[in-house]
Amino acid sequence: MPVSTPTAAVRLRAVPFDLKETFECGQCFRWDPDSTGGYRGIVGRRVVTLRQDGDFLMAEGLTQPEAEALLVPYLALDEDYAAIHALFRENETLARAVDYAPGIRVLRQDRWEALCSFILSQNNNIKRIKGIIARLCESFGEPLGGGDYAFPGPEVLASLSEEDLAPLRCGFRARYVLDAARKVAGGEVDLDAVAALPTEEAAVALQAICGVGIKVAHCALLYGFHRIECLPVDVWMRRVMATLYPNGLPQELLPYAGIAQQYLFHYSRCHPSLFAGDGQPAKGDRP
DNA sequence: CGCCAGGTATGAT
DNA sequence: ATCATACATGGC
Repeated sequence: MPVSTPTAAVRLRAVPFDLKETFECGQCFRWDPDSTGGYRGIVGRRVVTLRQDGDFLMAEGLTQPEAEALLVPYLALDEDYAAIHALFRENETLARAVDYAPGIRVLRQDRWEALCSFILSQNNNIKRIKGIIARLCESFGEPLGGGDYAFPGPEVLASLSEEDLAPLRCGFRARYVLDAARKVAGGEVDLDAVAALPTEEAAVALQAICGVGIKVAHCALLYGFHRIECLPVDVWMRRVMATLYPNGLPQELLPYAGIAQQYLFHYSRCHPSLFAGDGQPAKGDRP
């Protein structure tokens, strides 16, 4: 009998952690619930199904050593969320957001996938972003079997035309994706070099790509480079900041602003009425 | 129908 | 430097 059979239990201790909260809080676009309470997604070239069992995550599709090597960093299981929660709970507002979804963890996603995904996210909604990314992977990603596909690399997309991307129905963002792919594949924007830069210089470097402004740059850095001090400000976070933090986040939270943002973003999206009248004019408001 | 969505590039003050 | 507008697409 082999030490590890395909059905052997592959377990990872994960506390605090919640699959739904982590995969449906708006940070990633390629995880979906299956029919048995688990979540199925793609990590790199691996198709993974995760189930929660108390303090443990059960992983299908990987051996125990593979799960340790791949999922511990990806799921940020090496990060001390108990300490982060303790810090966050000292702030009354943030405490409410943490208590609402304490199982959120900010993932360490692939750099290029995060960059490309958040280019596609601009002026768009999460449901449609997921559809566009699914079509992108099906159309141009490497088949992984079982109807799953890897996220296409920049070198694959770099040789395509806007017409080639038409079936994605990503609208004006097609041009931006191609510019990103060409600059990354060509080395004009070197993601390894970006990873070595101080955070604000890294953001400036990413903004050399057409379609990458400060918000997309911060999302790429937070989710793809795990720069957890990055605070992406979108329409939801603009309302949160205006309503709850008119003077900005407290200093002691700044090193973890990106993680704080994730709890606040999710909380605000699930309680839209709390932020309806924020005083800050929305995009379409008339004076 | 009009408004909105994890914004940004562009051109006018 | 700051500000308004266009931009594709689809859900509501």
